[in-house]
Amino acid sequence: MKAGQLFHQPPRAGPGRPRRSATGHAILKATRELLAQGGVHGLTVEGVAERSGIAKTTIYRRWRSKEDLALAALLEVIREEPPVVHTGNTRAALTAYLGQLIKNVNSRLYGRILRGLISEMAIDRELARGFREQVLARRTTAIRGLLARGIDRGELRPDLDMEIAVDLLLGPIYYRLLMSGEPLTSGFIDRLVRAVMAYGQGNERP
Amino acid sequence: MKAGQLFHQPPRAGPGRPRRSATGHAILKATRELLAQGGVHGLTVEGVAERSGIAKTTIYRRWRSKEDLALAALLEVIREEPPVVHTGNTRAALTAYLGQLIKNVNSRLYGRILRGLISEMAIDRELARGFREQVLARRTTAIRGLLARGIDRGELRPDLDMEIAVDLLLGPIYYRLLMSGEPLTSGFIDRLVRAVMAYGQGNERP
DNA sequence: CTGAAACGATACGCAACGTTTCATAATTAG
DNA sequence: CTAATTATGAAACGTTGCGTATCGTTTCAG
Repeated sequence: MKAGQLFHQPPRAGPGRPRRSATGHAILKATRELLAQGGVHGLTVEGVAERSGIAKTTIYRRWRSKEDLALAALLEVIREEPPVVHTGNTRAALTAYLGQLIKNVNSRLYGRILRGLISEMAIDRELARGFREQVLARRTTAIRGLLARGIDRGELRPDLDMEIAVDLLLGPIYYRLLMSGEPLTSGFIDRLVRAVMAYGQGNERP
Repeated sequence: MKAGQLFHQPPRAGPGRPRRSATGHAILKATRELLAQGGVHGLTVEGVAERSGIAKTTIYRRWRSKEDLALAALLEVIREEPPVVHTGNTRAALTAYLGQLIKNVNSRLYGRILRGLISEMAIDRELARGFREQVLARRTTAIRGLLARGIDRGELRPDLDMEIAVDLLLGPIYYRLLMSGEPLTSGFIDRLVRAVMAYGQGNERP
């Protein structure tokens, strides 16, 4: 499992037979379906080949490994996420954003992909980098944007420790998803945002 | 991967040759060493057998699967954790406790075992139950105890949302460990505890 | 001594990874 | 049109590692 490109070989422009775009779509569709059933554990490249009707060799020409394939499928799911809405007060905006987030996270597909990827990220640095840049960074910047707006509007104090605030908002969500198994409800998001807002408003006492 | 006991067969008292206790120790020692090198991914039962000098069949007579073995090794590590110290003010006590925690979490062994287990917990409910009861519950009750003492001493308000407070303290730690990859330093713990204390002291504004 | 259980050695069946090889199809350059 | 170039498919292969089965040996209780 060496570091390298997530794509084994990017499609080229030169001469020769071009790649059928439908091929990649069919592969990812079958991947999503299998992932939704059994997670990365239940995902097999041979299963994807059978289900999609694409030869196994073709799959390996496009993705290095099973895990890269799973990440690609995850990225497709995430790409459909709605944009951040900067409306209403900060608490409402954060609640709305995280509420959207847990909708995704709660879906069987997302959760199972995530769990499987985490174990591989420990080994495959390239995979970890791809995940952080393309999945986590999106959420982090979204939240930072909402918090910065809160500071501008005077709803949060200017010396807020933003890095911690982001960790406080995302950490518990993934903690529940991956470890404690407690449900991720909208009520939980309410309480979570309420807590972080209380921290972000108050003046710290020694 | 069916639900069942973590131990395939508990040692019995009746007649017959008794189990050598050294056998179990040798297995777990080799397991720890292999886990520290390559995580659950790099752990193979055959590798454990070779390294420990115990036959593979004997290993399978004591543990159901590779993952059970990894969990058993993790539990041994955790068993050595120091007890919670209820001394000083609540902030100091929390900081000390979480500081101890990240010492463990930061060790290669712990982190790698954890990552590997998480992906399996999605499939193996028995494993998930064992992990939550024997690992998470210990931390949760410790923190709840410290928080309750903080309320008693008037350092935290009585209507504190304790469930959220626990999530706020543990969530970011595991989030950094498993996902963002940001370092778990004592400075980070300071800021984290500071934030949660600020939340727990302040009166919420609407 | 006898039965019961633990242990070791070996072999097995099986799933799935990732690779190799070769034939064929599709496209561009000249 | 032809040749070079690339994508795809089909099939087979080598390898790893899981978990199981079998059988002989060892160690204990009664």
